[in-house]
Amino acid sequence: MSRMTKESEDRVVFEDQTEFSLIDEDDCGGSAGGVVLKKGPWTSAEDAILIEYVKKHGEGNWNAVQKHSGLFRCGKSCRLRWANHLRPNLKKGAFTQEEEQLIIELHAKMGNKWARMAAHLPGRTDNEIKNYWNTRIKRRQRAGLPLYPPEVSFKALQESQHGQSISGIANADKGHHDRLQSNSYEITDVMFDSRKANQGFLPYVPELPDISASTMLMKGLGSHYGSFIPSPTHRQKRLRESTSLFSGYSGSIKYEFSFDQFQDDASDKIDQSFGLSFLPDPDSTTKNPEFFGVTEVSHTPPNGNFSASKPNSEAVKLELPSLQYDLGSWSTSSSPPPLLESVDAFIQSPPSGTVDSECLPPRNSGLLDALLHEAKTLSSVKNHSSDKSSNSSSVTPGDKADSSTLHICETEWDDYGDPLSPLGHSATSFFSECTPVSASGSSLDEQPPTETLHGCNVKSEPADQAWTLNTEKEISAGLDIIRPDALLASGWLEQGCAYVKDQANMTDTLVTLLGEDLGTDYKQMSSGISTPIQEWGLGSCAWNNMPAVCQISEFP
DNA sequence: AACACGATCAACCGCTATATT
DNA sequence: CAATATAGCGGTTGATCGTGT
Repeated sequence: MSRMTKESEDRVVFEDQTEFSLIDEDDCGGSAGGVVLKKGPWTSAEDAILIEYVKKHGEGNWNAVQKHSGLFRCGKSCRLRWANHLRPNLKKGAFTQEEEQLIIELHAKMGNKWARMAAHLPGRTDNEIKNYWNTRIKRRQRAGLPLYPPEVSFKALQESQHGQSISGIANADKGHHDRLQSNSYEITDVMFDSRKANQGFLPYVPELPDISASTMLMKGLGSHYGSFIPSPTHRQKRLRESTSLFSGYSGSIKYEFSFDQFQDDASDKIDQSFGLSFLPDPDSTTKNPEFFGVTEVSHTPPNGNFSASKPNSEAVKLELPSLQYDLGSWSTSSSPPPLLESVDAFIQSPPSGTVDSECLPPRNSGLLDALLHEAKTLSSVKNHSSDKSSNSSSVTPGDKADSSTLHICETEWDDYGDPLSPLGHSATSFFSECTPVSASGSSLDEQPPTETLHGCNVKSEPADQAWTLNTEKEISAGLDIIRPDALLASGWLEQGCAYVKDQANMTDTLVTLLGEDLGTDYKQMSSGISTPIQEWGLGSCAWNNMPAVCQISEFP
């Protein structure tokens, strides 16, 4: 059978129009008064009928199509057919480079808002964009590449901030914006602080369901997290199902898994972030009674650090969020970063001039070319950085490590072992890389924990696909990516800053933290085939798709 | 040439939001 | 205000095509 696109374009009339089975339309208005509605590919004859109908009656009222035109299709199907294939000014063919770039940028800002994205791409349909993106995701995930170029994320963030200013939230956000401009390392803070600044400013308060790490532990890191951040295609649905949002306090840290969504009404642009925030417990002496409980909504302390207690579909929906790369991580690159540069290389490893020059992708290459190039770049960068790893203590002047208040330790986990599984990191390797036990001597354990946490800005900027421990960046930056698992690994969940040197200690620590019952569960979990951490995300790519903002603010 | 596999695309399904009654 | 209808959105599926073995 000819493909419908060709068929549609060539106006080839199907001769086997009867081959399609006739099925009762349950969802599309049932059998429409006994009339059996047709499913499946559209024929040219049907297209003609629909076109004629729209000419006469205009778009809309799709359920009337069947009545007036005799077309045995449900309204839904008609609308879809018209919107995706028949309406005028539809652009056919492959996406142009510009369109691809725009899609990436839009997705960074909007997430899976295909229809909104389509509005920015004249002649393109949401379905097209969606298909394109899903294909892209598959490719990149397979290649172990992140989804977004960092500059795209940065741009999205900037535009978001700009939009917020425009739409009247300028005052609340001014501080962030300033910081954004003055200190790229504060990018994640922007996201984080936006929430705080927007407290009580509901229309712009990101609806932030909170998830406490403890809750996730209680629920079983693996299964729960798995459902929480499932594969990209399931996220929304699962999040809808997962109405349990989490927050909690441990010691003096409030753990919150947050899904931020900033909407700019004026520009209709959304900036979303999905973050893990660690807020200071406003009352560190009082444990949240629901610390280990599953809460239906976030339980924000009375003093009200942004409440997400109002369920909001948009907030609950988790889409591929904008990444909030710590652009400082790539501060060695030229600024501003070249838009089409192989951004993934940045994520995988800090660029070197050599690598940069070698890996500039052909500007007009298509998606596949770009992918191949990026993969190549990645490979090149890996080699490059591994060469440097032994000499990773060098800190270039002007590196962000200069920041006195922000200790950044960038950690990326790479798919050393399994190129097809960017997150195929074993928990063991994860811990060995992320806990302050590092042969390189550059890891956190050389920094006093209090110092690490000092300044209260522990930011997590998981890139998205591959997580490579980049010793160089780690050294130079001091501290950066701290995901909840990393926090767990480092023992920050317990007693504030106690460091755990190995996984066994971590388990014990968590057992202590979680208490007898939960601890036992956790221990059993962790002694299983996979560790909770592994199940939590590293083994399922969950983290990879979850740009997180993780902060510990004002750690006492 | 046959087969397997991945990519692509069109269409459907389920759900939600909005409008209407 | 509730019930119903409609439109729209996002996720998923299945058919087809192209390519490699």
